[in-house]
Amino acid sequence: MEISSHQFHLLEQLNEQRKQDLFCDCSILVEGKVFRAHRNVLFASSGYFKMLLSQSCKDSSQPTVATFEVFSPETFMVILDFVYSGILPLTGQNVIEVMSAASYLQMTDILNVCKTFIKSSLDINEKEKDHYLSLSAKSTNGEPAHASLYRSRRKAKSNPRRSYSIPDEKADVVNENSWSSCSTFLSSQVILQRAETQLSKRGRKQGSARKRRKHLGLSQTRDFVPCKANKAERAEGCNASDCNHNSRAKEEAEFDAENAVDHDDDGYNHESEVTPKRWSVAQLEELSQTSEFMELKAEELYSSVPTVLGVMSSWNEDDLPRLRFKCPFCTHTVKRRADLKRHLRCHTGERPYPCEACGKRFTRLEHLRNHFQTIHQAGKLICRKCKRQVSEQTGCVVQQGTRRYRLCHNCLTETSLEGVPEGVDAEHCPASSGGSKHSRWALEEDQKSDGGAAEEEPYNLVVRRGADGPADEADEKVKPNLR
DNA sequence: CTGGGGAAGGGGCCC
DNA sequence: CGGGCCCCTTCCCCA
Repeated sequence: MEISSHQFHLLEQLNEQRKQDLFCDCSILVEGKVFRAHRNVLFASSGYFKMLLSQSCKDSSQPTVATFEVFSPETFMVILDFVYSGILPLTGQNVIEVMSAASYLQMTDILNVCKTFIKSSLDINEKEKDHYLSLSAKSTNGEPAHASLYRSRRKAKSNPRRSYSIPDEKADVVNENSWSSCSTFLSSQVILQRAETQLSKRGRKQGSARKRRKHLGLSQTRDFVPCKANKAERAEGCNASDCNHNSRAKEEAEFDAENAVDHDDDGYNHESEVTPKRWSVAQLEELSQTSEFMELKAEELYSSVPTVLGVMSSWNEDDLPRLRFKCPFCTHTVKRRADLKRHLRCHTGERPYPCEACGKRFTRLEHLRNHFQTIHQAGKLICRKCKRQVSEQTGCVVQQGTRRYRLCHNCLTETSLEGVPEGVDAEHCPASSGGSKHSRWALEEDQKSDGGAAEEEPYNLVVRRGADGPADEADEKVKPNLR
C-alpha cells in the first residue's frame, strides 16, 4: 500500500526544518549571502553537490561550506526553493540565469523546465512580436516610435511569472531547438560579458550608449552569433532553422531584459551597473555593430572568460581532487583551460585562421595547415587518380582552381588525352573558383621551374589572426610563412 | 540509392 | 599555456 502524500509531506517537513535552520549541515555562500540546507537533500538534487559532498562526507562531523560567485543569491534562492518544494518560480527575468545556474549545478530537471518555459514564452509572444515588427517596419521616426512600442510591449506582456512543477516534465518532450536557442543565447551572453568587460576598460561614454540605445529594436533579423557549420552545428542543434528560432529566442530574451530594467531619459541602463551580467540581446547585437566591438580580438575575448566558468572537480585514482573545466554551453569537460578555450570555438563559431588561397576559415592553425597542404600545395605524394605513391620526379602537380594535387605521368597522359585543357596558367585561376569539376584545369608544364619552385618554397601560406577586418589591415598582421 | 574516399573538425595528450 | 601531433568521427562528393 502506497501513501501518495508521504513524499510531499516529507519534503514539506524538510523545508520547514530548513526554514528553522534545524539539522542544517551545509552552508552555501553566494556572493556574500549565506544559505543553510541539508547535505543529503543537496546531494540528491544536484550533480555538482553530489561531487562536492562526496568529498566532505568522509568527515561528516564538519559542516560543509560551498561558495559560489557565478550566479546571484536570488537565483540560488529560486533553485533552493525548488529543491525543497518542487516548485520553480520562473519568470521572464530569471529564466536565463536560473538555467545557467542549473547547468552549473548539474540539475537537469530545472534545465528541462527552463527550456520548456522559454519555448512556451516564444510561442506566446510570437503574434505580439509580429505585430510589433510590422509596426516597427512602418515607423519612420526611429527612436520615439521604438521607445513607445517597447513601452507598450512591456505593458502588453502581463504577468510573465509562472511556476513550474518538475514531476510533470519529461526531458524527451522538450524540443531540442529551444535548448539550442538558449545555448546560443548563452553564447551571446558570454560574449556580451566579455565585450562589456572590454568596453568598461575603454571607458564607455554616455553618448555612445545613447546612440546604441537609439537603435534598439532594429535588430530583428540579425544573427549575432554565427552558426557553426557541419558537425558541431548539428551537435549543438544550431542548423538553419534553429538560427531562425534563435533570433526569436534572442528577441524574447531582449524583451525580458527590457522588462527587467528601467531606463532613464537617456536610455542608459542603470540596472546594468548593479547587475552587469544582464545585457539584452539587442544591446549585444547593437554592440556587435560598433567599431569598439569589431576591435575585440578573439584573444581579448577569451582572456576575459571568467576563471570560475564551469570549473568542476572530479576524482582521480589517488582520491585526490582534480580540477576539470566544464563547458558552459554543453556537458563537455576538459582537463585544461586551454582545451576549454579551444573547445569554446565550436560554440562561438570563431575561426581565426583564414586560408589565404581560398578564404576558408578554420578554428585551428593545424587545420588550416592541413587544408593548405592537401588542397593548395599538393602535399600528398600520391597520384590522385591511381592512388599510387609518386615522388617529386614521378608525379606532376596539377592545379584545378585553387586545388592542387599530384598525378603520375601515366595518369597525367591519360587525363590529357581525355580532353582536359592544358596550359592554363594556374596562377590566373580565380582564387574562389572552388567550382565544378570541369572548370579550369592547369597542368604545371615545367614541374622543375614551376612546381619545383613551389616545393622549394614549401608554403606560400600566410596566417592571420582575427583577420576580420579589411585585407589591408589584415596584411599588417602577417605571420611568417609556415614551415 | 549506396558505398568509398577525401576533407573537415573535434578531443586527448605530449612537448 | 600554446603549438603540434595523432586519432577518430562526421560530412560531402562522386562513381
